[in-house]
Amino acid sequence: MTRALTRKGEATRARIVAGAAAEIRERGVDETRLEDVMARTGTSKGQLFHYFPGGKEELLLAVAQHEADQVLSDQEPMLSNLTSWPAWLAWRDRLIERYLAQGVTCPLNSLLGQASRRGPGAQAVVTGLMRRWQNAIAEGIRHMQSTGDIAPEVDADRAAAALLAGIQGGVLLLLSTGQIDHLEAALDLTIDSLRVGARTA
Amino acid sequence: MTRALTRKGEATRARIVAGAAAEIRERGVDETRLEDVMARTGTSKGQLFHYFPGGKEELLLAVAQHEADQVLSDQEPMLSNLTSWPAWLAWRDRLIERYLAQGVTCPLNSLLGQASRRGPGAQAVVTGLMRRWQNAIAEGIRHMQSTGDIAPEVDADRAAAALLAGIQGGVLLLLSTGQIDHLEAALDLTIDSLRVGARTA
DNA sequence: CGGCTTTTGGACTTGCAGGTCCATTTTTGG
DNA sequence: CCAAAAATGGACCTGCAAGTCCAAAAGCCG
Repeated sequence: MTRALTRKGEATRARIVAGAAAEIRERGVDETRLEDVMARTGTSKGQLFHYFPGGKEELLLAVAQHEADQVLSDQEPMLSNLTSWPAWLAWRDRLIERYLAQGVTCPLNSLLGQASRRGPGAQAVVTGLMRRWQNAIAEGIRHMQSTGDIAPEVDADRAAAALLAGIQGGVLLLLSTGQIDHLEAALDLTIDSLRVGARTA
Repeated sequence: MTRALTRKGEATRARIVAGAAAEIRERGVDETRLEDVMARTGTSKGQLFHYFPGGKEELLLAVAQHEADQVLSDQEPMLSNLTSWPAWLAWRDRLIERYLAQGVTCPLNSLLGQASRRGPGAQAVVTGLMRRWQNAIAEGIRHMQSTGDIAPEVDADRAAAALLAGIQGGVLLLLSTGQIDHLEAALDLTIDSLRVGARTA
């Protein structure tokens, strides 16, 4: 049931997902028609519904998954190596740089606010992304605690939750107002507050 | 050109905006049809286009404006009176309570991520909302600095930007994952960090 | 090679939601 | 009370985009 794709089929499917993702990044979800995807990827309607029998919804879900993975891997290897203050700054810089570069073109901007409405599948994708993201941050905090660079009283998960919220809000404000100030302020001030009272070891 | 609405007309127009706002809150923007608004508000298609010649887009803009104002007035009188730590906590509690109550039902969730795509009008509405919001917070910080409750070295605007980002991100995460933890953590930790090094006066 | 499955192309159907139009009723102002 | 303006109701039009269908081409495997 699941195995019925030849190598060529696999390639075509991937091309559709990538093309749809690009199209959505450029024009937004609700401005993207199946026809646009077909044109960009050089495919036909028959192919779209062959690889995504559930139609647009199923395609959108695949794109969301694809983009969610991208968001995290774009932060590597920094995100998984928050083991010193310079490493934290490097991660911070990467985030700023990346979002500044892509500007309004956020892969899942339209997904975030409407995840709950787009059905349980989309919700799961977003929730999973956020969970992995927050876990990586918390892991970094715990490592810094083990080296005495962050006070042991800090609740790593709670601090990670706050930092993640700051990032998401910063990006949201970048998307809506075009200013990156909020993202910078949130990152810098939150990270700074982690340094306070360090060096206890 | 602008004056051509009788009292009755004014009332009908307001009813349409309020009804559309409610419908959008419940079902989301792209799931809301003009017909739904008509049914809910007991109006006809003729009326809709009479009061909003620009069609759906113009109506949406009016709704956005309406909801943006609502967001701020819902935080009053706390937001304009951040003059003591208990006042800050009261404001914090109001935010939590409010967003917890409305859950997934955020009036402009779908607007935020797509403001730039919905045209300059929507962008202006969102930008204006955020600017007013951030200003009110910064005002509160400055007042606390004047009473010596917050250290004078703190950059009020920058801190307000970070706090606002935390709030927006917290709400976003509430909407996408259903958990209010992020909003709580962002509010509490950011406000706490403002208290550090206070009492200098 | 030869039958099978997968892949592909694209014409066609369909439903629907936004928008147009005009006839009718109500309100306004003198 | 009457004309003009505003408010209302609802039938109708139209375009579009998702989804269906099938027939033809290309690949796979004995």
